[in-house]
Amino acid sequence: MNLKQLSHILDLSPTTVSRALNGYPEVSEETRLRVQAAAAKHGYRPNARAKGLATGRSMVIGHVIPSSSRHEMVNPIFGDFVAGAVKKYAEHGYDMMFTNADDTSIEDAYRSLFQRGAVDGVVLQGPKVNEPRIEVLNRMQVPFIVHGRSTGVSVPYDWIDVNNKSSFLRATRFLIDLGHRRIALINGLEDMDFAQRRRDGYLEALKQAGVSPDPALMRSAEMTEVYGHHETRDMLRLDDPPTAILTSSMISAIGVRRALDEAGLKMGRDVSVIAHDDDLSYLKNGQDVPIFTATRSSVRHAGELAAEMLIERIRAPHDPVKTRLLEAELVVGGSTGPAPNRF
Amino acid sequence: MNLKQLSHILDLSPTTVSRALNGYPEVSEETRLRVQAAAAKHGYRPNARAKGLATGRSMVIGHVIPSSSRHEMVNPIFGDFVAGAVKKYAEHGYDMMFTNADDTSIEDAYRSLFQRGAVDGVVLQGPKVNEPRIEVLNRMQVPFIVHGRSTGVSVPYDWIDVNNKSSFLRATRFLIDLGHRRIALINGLEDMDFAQRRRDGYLEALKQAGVSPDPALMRSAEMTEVYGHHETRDMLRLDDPPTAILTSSMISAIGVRRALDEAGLKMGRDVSVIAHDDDLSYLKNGQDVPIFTATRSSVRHAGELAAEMLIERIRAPHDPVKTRLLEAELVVGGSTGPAPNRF
DNA sequence: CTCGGTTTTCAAAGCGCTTTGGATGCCGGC
DNA sequence: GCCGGCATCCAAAGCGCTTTGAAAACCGAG
Repeated sequence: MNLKQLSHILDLSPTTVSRALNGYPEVSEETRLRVQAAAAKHGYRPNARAKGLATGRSMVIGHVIPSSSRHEMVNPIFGDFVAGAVKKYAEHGYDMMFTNADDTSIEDAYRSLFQRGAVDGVVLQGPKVNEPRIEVLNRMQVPFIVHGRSTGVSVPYDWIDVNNKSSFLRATRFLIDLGHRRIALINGLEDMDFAQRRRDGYLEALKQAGVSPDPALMRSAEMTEVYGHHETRDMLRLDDPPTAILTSSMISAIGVRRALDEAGLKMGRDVSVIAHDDDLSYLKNGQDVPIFTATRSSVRHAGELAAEMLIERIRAPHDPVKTRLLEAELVVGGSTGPAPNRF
Repeated sequence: MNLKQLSHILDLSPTTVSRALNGYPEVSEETRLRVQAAAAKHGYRPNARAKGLATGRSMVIGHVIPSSSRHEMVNPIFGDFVAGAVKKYAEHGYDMMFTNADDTSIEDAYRSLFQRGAVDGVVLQGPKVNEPRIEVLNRMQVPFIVHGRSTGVSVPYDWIDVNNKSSFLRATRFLIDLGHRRIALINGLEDMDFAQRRRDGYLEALKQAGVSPDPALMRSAEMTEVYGHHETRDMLRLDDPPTAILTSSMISAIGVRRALDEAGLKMGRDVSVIAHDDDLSYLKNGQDVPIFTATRSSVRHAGELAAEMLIERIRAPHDPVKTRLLEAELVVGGSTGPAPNRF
């Protein structure tokens, strides 16, 4: 069933039917109702491709999944962010499209997505330091939003981010206040912008307290469970092991916990742990009492906000740049306690 | 840059340029090269909407995300499945599209996706028992594949699934062979087809061993960490607590482990645990030695296979129905051991 | 040279929608 | 009785591509 057929049934012109369905004023209320009834009855759905071709808009927003962020992995954070975004997209009549691209052609992927006219805007996830994609998108004039920021990029761009530096500064200070001095940081991949900011916060807190950082206590890699376990086990074998561990994700915090268990150490008593908690639906930080002391910020909520900001940008391409900085909340759970007395 | 402009630059007709780029034989090799060079030079990308309108194909495959599978949650399994699928889509020139739908309008969402011409086929994830969407899709004549199966659906359909029943039968038998009799099952949502099949396998193994099932040991809900923790803690308070626990996901297994730790019980010695492991990228079941004894089947691999099967179906809509049953592997880790002597 | 058969190219129609620029009919005011 | 203004409706063009049917160019055989 297409427009032509429907208009023929109604004995109206395609013009009128189109206008009736799209809410234009130059059609009488009576015919509008008649048209809507017929459309519903025959299950008419305007062809998205034809509509897109005629309007120049696709009502689709694109995301690019790097086929391998190192080891062909998919971050579970991704799922919650996307769930938040897609919900808002739906509210505004947008669909969401994914393209896959290997790391080398990731810029190409964005370019093709937009220049083919497949999408009206794109979301850039997981920016690195000096992220080259930002300038590419900027030059292409495609509406986009960055989830995160990128140190070193000079062009202006819309972004939404959590205050990584201040939240890790605060978490580190919290541990210092508890008397900890040997504080480890199990961070994300080094070239990720968020990882650097978190490290900056961590280092600044140490500096303010006059504690000199120990490279042996600073680790970075993709934040899996196995990674959290491995690094923790490794650091516990040091002559002067950490009494507290700061980790960039709940998933690796679970690995940290496992390593502590294996070593017969009690979390919160022998070793304190603070995690960054993205408030994932399937991995809540406990029910009423938090399992981990954590810096918490819902990535799902970030997804919703990102979607809204992008849709605004699509509507008003020449508005001034918009940015949004979310503050993470510090929730105190049972995984932290005073530094153990080592004498 | 569009076809018309490009053809004008080349002093050729749009017809010829189109044919040159799409590999038709009725164009001389010389002009083909000339066209390809010019296209590359000017960064020409055929407009996807126009192409789709002309060809009747959109080269997009649709997935529907229920906006709330109960509590607005997003399963991390989703991420890995999608990553597998999108990779194969890309290899065949397809993009992936997501639409969001609340539980009531989920059929509508599929219908609209396809009838609008937005996608060439769809993937149905997380089928329930007597899944109504299958018949809807079947009636609509849309190419689709089901990840999982649906007991009670009579129409034929393509599916790919893991052998849930036999793998849980095997896991349960493994526990029985270790001397366990009080075996708990922490399962997924009751109306999900996979959950029923797993329960069937579990029950059959008990029956074969002459153990009568205890309803107090059978739990079902959405498989979060908190859920695994909650149910385990609850069951440990029973007069006759379980000596072994079977759980439907690694995530809830982590919760199980946490509850055991809190109760001062050692996993594998005091209580045995077997999990179903979807081999998630970010939540590997240990490195060399598995953390949990588990029934393992890569959901990412399932995503790849599903994508291939769907693309075949799109190409040959009238081929006989294709199905694929994957066998889960039983990997033995440190989480299981002989039933403790309770005398 | 001519002619049938290839090879190569092209003009035009069509995909299903929106939108511009009328056309039509109806109203009250002069 | 005529006319401007308003409310409705419509024909046709156009979005950027593919594809059909036909024309042009070229070829070697006769």
